[in-house]
Amino acid sequence: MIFSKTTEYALRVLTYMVSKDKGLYTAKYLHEQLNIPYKYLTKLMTDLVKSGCLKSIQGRDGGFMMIKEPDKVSLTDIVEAIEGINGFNECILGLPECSDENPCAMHFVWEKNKRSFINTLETTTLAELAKERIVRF
Amino acid sequence: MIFSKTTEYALRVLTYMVSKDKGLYTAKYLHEQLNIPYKYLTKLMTDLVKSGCLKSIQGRDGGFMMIKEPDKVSLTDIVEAIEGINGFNECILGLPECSDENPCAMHFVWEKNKRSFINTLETTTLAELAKERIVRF
DNA sequence: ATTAAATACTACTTTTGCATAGTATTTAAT
DNA sequence: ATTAAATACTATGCAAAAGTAGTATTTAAT
Repeated sequence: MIFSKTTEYALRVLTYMVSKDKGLYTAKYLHEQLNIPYKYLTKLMTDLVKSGCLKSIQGRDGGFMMIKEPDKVSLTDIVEAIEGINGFNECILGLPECSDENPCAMHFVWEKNKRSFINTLETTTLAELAKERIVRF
Repeated sequence: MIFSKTTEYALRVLTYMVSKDKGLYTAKYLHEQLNIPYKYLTKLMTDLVKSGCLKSIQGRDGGFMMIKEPDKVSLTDIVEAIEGINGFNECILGLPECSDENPCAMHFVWEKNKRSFINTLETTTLAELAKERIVRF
């Protein structure tokens, strides 16, 4: 598994919200649509609110809505908000120090993959995901 | 983190053994060289023995030695033996079914990265890692 | 005002990966 | 035979991630 389960949930929720464009979504509704455990989801949603791309509306008829423009939210932003992006930048063998000058055995072999992976996360926005021919969430 | 810590350990042990070419290595020695917890390492080593690229010699003056040719052991083999390769092949959003015909929102965005990642693991062998100008383990 | 439906908060439980500890077994050297 | 040094096995502890439960708070509708 590349991302943590929680990050997977976050990505699914946000791509869903952006591609539907329904304005306000309740946790109950998202839970039903996406099969994410309800209680776990509500906690995740408040975390996402704190990260700034959503806002919550409390009380009856409340819910969650996007406040950032979808083309301003990169996958890095989301991953960073949940599990942090650091783990993907670190040495693939887990060495504390690893660089071109001071490489581990896999450093140069892995470098190209790492760059393209990070690059994908940085350059892909929610808006682009919403343009894909998405069949399933 | 891409690989589990255990997989990181396995990769470090095997690249170390191959690049030194010392024949027989005790768990104690590897533990000292690589700073991997001794007891955890011994368990890992017996798992690697079961996977077939190492053999163990029990008793006094025993240890572990490679039995497969380094150029016949791909990174996939190692990852597969420890944590399985499946997690890297699965849907990046964690959906049970996800394919070109039935894609998740990130399917096509992720596809290229996934292929090149898996390809690197499949085509890179221990022999190639040993040829790198390795400074550290 | 009361109620119902929503989010927010706090605490607990379960599962998993990582690590440690102790013991058993094997085998070469003496 | 005994000892020492190695691997093999089994059980336990620990911490983080994932999931569950209950309660508090907010707010629109009535």
